[in-house]
Amino acid sequence: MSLKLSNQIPDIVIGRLPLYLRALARLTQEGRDVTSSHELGRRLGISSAQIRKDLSHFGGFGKQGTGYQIEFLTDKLKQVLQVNREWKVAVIGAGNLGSAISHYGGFTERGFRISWLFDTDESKVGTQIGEFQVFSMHDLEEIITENKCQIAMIAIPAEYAQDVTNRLIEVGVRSILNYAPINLDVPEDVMVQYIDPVVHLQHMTYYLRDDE
Amino acid sequence: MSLKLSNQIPDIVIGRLPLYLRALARLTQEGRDVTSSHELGRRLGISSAQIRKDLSHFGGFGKQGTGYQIEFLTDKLKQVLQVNREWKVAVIGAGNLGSAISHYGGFTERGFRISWLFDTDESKVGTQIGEFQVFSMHDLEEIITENKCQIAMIAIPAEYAQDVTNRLIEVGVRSILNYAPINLDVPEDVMVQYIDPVVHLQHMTYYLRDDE
DNA sequence: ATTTTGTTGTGCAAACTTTCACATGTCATT
DNA sequence: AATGACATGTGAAAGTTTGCACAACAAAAT
Repeated sequence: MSLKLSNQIPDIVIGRLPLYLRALARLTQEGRDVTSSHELGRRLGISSAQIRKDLSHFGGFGKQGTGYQIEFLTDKLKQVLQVNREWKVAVIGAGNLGSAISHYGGFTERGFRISWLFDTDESKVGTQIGEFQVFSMHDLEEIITENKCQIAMIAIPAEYAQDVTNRLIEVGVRSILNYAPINLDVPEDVMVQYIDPVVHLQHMTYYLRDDE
Repeated sequence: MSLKLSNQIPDIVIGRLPLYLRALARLTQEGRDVTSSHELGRRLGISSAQIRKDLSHFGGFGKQGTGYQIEFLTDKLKQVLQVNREWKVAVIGAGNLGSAISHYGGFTERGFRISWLFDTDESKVGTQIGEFQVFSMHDLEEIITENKCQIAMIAIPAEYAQDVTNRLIEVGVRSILNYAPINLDVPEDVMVQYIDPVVHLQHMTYYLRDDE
């Protein structure tokens, strides 16, 4: 069987696939050809059974007795996640964060190209940040629409995030990665993911107890 | 009842508390005094029942018929998460990312102070980035140990991340926020959280299908 | 006073997720 | 050829998480 996508696969499973892909990339880099659910599990801190069950949702990618061909599995997972192509991404906000994102070289080899960097600060507009020219927020709608861009990253202060989100959705953006520390209100067919380092830190401090 | 911490609370519950705290901060900013599980739920995209159940793990923070006093609930959650104090944090890597992190002003009001910025590049050592002096990686152990620093953020290339992690753990770090796109191997009593924007993007592209 | 509306905290049921355990298959070695 | 070591894929069991529904309570309106 090969690449079954029908009947609803749990979102929690989808969320783990990028981690598998990341581990597989690492193995490839190490010059390996074949791996097993046990090895992947050990590296990711996940049980081997879970990895096998996750992958089985999409058909049989492995070979009993042998394991998984790394290149083959990588291709299949990229196909499932639709990252066997290049998605153009708009970054909103050319401050420290937007600038750091733009300089990060790790996007292209994993399916994404930062294509536009927007800012309200007209003194920045037209200047170069990394490889990117900064565009004016006035041109947001036109550029996003014309290029059918569906993915955006929000790297501006929390207070402006909802307004910008509304504008993005209006012109067809359907996936938003939000770095602003605020929950966004979006329609059902738009997906938002959040990156807030403080949320992770606060989660961890719970366990920094000396007692018990 | 007030602040029950005994018998194991699910980690998934702990992980939501920072989100509640973030929503409560927003409400405070809007000048509100009281809120309800329904309002919080609406804002966070979580059911009201779940919020009530989560909070009930720590005792009764609300008042039947009335709701939750925002200031009171905020204090209690900060207490539970131990962020009613200031944690000193070391940032490893003074590149674009480490630099952006250091410039971000949102840490202190939520319980964290970036206190040291380390880099191997000796030409950066001693210079100022934002409010911070850059320290040499040679002094890592001494500084972390002397200051009993328990939290670090890793903002260096994947290939060096495991080695640095080992060094950090050796001198007492117990919470690591890893920005490098690689899984870290750590002992049971050390907690790692990951920030990898590409993982989020790849998760979302799965749903960017036109068909079905 | 009584009614109405709105809220929390919680026992229980439902839904979801993970793990177990094993039939089935592969391959290297004897 | 037969054996042993090691994998996958999966049905069933176990474990975890979420949602329902309601008693108990609060406050405002009638």
